[in-house]
Amino acid sequence: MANKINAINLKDRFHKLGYKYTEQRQMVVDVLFEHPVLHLSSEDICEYFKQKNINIGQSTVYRTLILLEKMQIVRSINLDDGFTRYELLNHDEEHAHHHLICSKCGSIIDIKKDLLKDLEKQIFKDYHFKVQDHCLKFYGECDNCKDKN
Amino acid sequence: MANKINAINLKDRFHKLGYKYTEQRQMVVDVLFEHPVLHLSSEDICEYFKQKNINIGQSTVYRTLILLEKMQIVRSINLDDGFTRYELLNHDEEHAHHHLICSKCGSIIDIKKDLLKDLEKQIFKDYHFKVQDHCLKFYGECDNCKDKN
DNA sequence: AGCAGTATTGCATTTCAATTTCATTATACT
DNA sequence: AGTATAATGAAATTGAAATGCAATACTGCT
Repeated sequence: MANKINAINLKDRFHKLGYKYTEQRQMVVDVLFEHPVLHLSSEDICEYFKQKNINIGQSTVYRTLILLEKMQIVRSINLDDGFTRYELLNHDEEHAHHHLICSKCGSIIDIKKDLLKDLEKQIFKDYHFKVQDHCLKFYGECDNCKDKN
Repeated sequence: MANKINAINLKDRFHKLGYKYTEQRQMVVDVLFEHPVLHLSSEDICEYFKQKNINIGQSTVYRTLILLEKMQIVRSINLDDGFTRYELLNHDEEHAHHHLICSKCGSIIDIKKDLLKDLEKQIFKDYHFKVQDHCLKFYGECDNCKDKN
């Protein structure tokens, strides 16, 4: 777990890359850590701060998320709702994990296990295309919604 | 091939659904049929008309694409370039096909074969999630770009 | 500790794809 | 052909994302 990101070594990481670990950046990171299951958008985070009467400009939140992505602390994902969403990058995972998106209730289920390794080998064989990352989403009906019919 | 969409039965399809088969809609469909390999955006199509001195409003193109999607003639896809792109829906394919996206040159390769059937069965077993459709993109280096190093 | 240089912040503004409005025009059915 | 209805397109609007810039805060240096 040497690679694990946490609040303890984040400051160092910022400094090593020449960035300042400001209060605002810290707070954005904190929100992400406090809600590891959610897939927060920039707007969500702004709204969260507003409700807690914390004053951080929306452009700061935007720029922080972009910075965090560059630092490989978060990954941006598109869950087809018109917002760029972010999730903490787990360094145990080599690639992006997958998402199940329920068409009925909109709930998102993360699949942490990489299910595509074999496919990527096959794609290299068939297309000589060297896969570096992937994005896999499944749309359908979740367990809860299935019962409601 | 009873299901195959073509210019011959398109008019009927519009009429059966209560839509008018206008010249503009016809031309949008024609552009899509003429470029089955490309993944045209609304803007691409508008640009194409402009270059041919064909006058069709951008909102008409937008609305036509949305209508064609509703009619299951096209599918909208997101290739992460900020544009909604469209491709003809092949009714031989049960699900969306996959895309290889080269990070170097931006070229897009379609994979028509459904590689996810087994995974979807497994997802139903593990998560009780009934997959209806999917979206799979691979990012990496295409055959051409690999040689250039 | 105080200073200087630089990075960051946040308000306001801009960008741009996408969508909507509404008066005009075209289509399909009788 | 006439009529009801749908479609068109120019222009305006929306909303997420990005940017400019003056004010502010942070860090390293003395």
